Amino acid sequence: MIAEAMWRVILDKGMEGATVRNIAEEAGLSLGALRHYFRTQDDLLVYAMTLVQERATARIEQVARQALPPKEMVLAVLYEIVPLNAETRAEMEVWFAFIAYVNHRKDELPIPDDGVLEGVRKVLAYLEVSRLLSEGLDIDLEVERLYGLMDGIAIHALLQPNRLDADRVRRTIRYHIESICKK
Amino acid sequence: MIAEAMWRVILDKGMEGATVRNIAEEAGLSLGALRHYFRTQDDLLVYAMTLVQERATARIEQVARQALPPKEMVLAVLYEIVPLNAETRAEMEVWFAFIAYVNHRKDELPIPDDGVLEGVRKVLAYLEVSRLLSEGLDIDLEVERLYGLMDGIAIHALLQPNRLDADRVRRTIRYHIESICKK
DNA sequence: TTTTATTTGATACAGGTGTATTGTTTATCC
DNA sequence: GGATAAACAATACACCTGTATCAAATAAAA
Repeated sequence: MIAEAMWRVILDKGMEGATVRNIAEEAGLSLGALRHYFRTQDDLLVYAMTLVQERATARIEQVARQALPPKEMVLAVLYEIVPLNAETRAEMEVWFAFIAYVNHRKDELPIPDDGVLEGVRKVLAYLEVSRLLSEGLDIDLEVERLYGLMDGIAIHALLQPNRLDADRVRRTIRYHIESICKK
Repeated sequence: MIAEAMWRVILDKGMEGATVRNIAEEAGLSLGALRHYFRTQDDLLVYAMTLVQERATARIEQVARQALPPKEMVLAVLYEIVPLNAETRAEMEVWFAFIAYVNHRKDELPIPDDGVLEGVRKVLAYLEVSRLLSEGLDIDLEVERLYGLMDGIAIHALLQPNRLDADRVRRTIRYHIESICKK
């Protein structure tokens, strides 16, 4: 609840606007009440960040549990990693702000893992055991490549939504997956 | 000179630490002197941001002018886009901080273009006229894919330098280029 | 050298910042 | 019921923020 308030403030005013007073007001609390739950601003930050990550992970795992043909399931999972609708878009926007902020405070704050790298590993392993992958691929580099592609597309879709719309995002991802699968 | 001071402050204390006082001190100026050159903080921000972009562009264009075999030249250019040494790493770190900050002030501040998309277009067009590209590629989607890959790898190299070192970055990029070129 | 413009410095202002303190309300338990 | 603890609110503190003001120093031009 308080974390959601922090997300809304970040979406609205950015990281600079994410002050304890703004967050308290957005959550309908007084300064003292907010402080009762989070003794310091960093505590709140870490909590809100963890929650974004958990929410995204839960969403992706739910998609992964759907009964679909292998390639379709893989694509469905990859589509969840990237901002294709208002919800995932907001999520990614907040996540991006968090990462950028936490990046220059590595010593004090933990840099959380978004789990995308591990997800990409599983996805490629699944295509492999399904005998869908082309022969002669370097799986290790394929992981690195898909991982980079996914986060790159995610950021581009976030920063340039007009140029890179949802359909173009899907086509690019599908194009890449097709390129590493048997004809 | 003042812009460089701002970069150093951002590298050291992040965007939150990039206050007019910190920047003035780093530049060896008084508050009034700094204000004489930049009436407002946003003016300084836009100036410093433009300078990073121009510096990176100049560096990349210089590499592109080298006389090298087509594929080697293409790789050399792509390597410049990504943080592989301390200099380009610092540059990218500052750029990342700028973009994240400016992202939630779209209405007030201009979001500068880093020129990577245009560079990727040129690079692929060059491979095409050099008759190095495989047959049957969708050039439009290949641009989107390489564009995403480059920025994705750049961010990963920035945020996870231990896992993704310079050699692994080069191998991944080379692997991708080889995958779209004739055998 | 005197006049003009540029550059610099010190200080002030109004407002925002995270955190601390202290008290009051509300709920929970025996 | 009364006691104990949790939840909340108001206020205060010391500090930092961007910007403005105004005077002094330096340089350039006449």
